[in-house]
Amino acid sequence: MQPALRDPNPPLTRSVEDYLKAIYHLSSQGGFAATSDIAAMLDVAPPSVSGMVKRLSETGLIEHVPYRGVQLTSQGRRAALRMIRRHRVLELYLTQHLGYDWGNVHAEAERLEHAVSDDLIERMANALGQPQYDPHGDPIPTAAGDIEEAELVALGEAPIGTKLELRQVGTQDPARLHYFAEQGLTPGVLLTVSERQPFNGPTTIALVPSGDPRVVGRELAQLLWCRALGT
Amino acid sequence: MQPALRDPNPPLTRSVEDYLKAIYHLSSQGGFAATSDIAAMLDVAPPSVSGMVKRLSETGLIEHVPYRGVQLTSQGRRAALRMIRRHRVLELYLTQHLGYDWGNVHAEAERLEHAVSDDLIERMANALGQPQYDPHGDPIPTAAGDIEEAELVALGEAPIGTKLELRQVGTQDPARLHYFAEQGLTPGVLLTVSERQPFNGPTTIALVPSGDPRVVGRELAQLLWCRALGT
DNA sequence: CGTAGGTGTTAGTCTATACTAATTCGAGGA
DNA sequence: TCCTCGAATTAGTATAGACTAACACCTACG
Repeated sequence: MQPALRDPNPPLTRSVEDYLKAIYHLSSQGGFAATSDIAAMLDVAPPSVSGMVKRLSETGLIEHVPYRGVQLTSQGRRAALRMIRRHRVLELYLTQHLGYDWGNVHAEAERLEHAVSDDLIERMANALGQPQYDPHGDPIPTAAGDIEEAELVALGEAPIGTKLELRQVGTQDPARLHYFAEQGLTPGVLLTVSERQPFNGPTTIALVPSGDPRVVGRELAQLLWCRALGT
Repeated sequence: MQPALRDPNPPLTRSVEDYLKAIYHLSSQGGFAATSDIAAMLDVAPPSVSGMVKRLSETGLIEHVPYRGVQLTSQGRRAALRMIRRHRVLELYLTQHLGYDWGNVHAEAERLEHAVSDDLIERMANALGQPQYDPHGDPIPTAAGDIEEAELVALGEAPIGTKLELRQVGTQDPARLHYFAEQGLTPGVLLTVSERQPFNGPTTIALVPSGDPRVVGRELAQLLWCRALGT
């Protein structure tokens, strides 16, 4: 009997998948994800990140420029988008079919995304009618790995008077999500900015077509991402 | 800052949960589960079992008698039944709500049972109407940890002429499960034994009320567990 | 009643992932 | 231009869980 050979293409472990997702999110804007930011996002110590970064670049999932940061390779990006599809399909399924509210799905999906099969995800996606967005309005990558890149503007920066569609709610914090839901601020809602206080004050908006007003503080207004629909 | 204390009551890891389930199944008949049987069931080497057995008895989940085997403590039994509830609720949910067939649910449930929350399992159980049996007819433990102990007889041993209800199908092998399903032999079906060949030959049965006959080979007849319903 | 063969356990090693402590790098202010 | 300080990396260690090889225990058979 030969000594057992190592599987040359092992399934990704839980941790690896988490690192790839974190790097995807951190490098989606600027080019490189910093070690310390990855550490903060995953709640591990920076040396743990250095160690994992070494392993991931050896397997070709990321590109590492020492003291600068890391970027996903196309293979790493594909793996990250697969996890993001799983996460978002799970979140939507749990809210639509099992009565979860959008403030509580995140933790559950976070654990399940590592355990489900691709088959199960596709069955859930079919049961949901191949949805494009998760409960927070984030786009769901396709099974092929394509993701919509939307042109969105934060409510706190949006021009006054323009008609807007609320598209994404950029937080997973249950308390904030409950608050937004109470205020009727969920993806798909139409609104216009009627007034904005200077010096980082709150933004006042009106829902469309009802005209109901809402006042949204500066910090929260930065979490609500909108698509401009013209005047 | 104090040196970080170890969590005195850590969540069970994937492996620990698998060991407890295996020990539960192996010791449900006789008193002790043997090291080598546990190793075979989990597909690990015997010394791995010895190592885990030491850890599990230190944490009070099992009782170990060296060279004899192991038994669950009441705490270990509770943990095992919790996993079995998860597994069986998941299997039923996947078949009822996501179109899985009973031959393919096992592997999926095996992975998910370690990742789901108690909350999710209870939501699934509610969506299913607090079911008592999984797709194979195995009883689902309650959330409180009680499990039905049924008086069942294998079809190969059942008396001739008595009315029987097929209650459990004792295999997870997809090929056999497909075959049983084709033959209409699923939990809940009523039947009687019309004839049995001597010397370990096949059993001939008639479905009730249709009277359709089936011939079931010796080995398969040992997998079909029935409840006697009187004459 | 003693031993052979199998089952169980111990000893020692490996990998993945984490940690702390110590060290090195590099960019921005004096 | 040089130095300093925060960020990143290396060094060394720990833990869970697996493995192989070697040793110990039991029992059933001759």
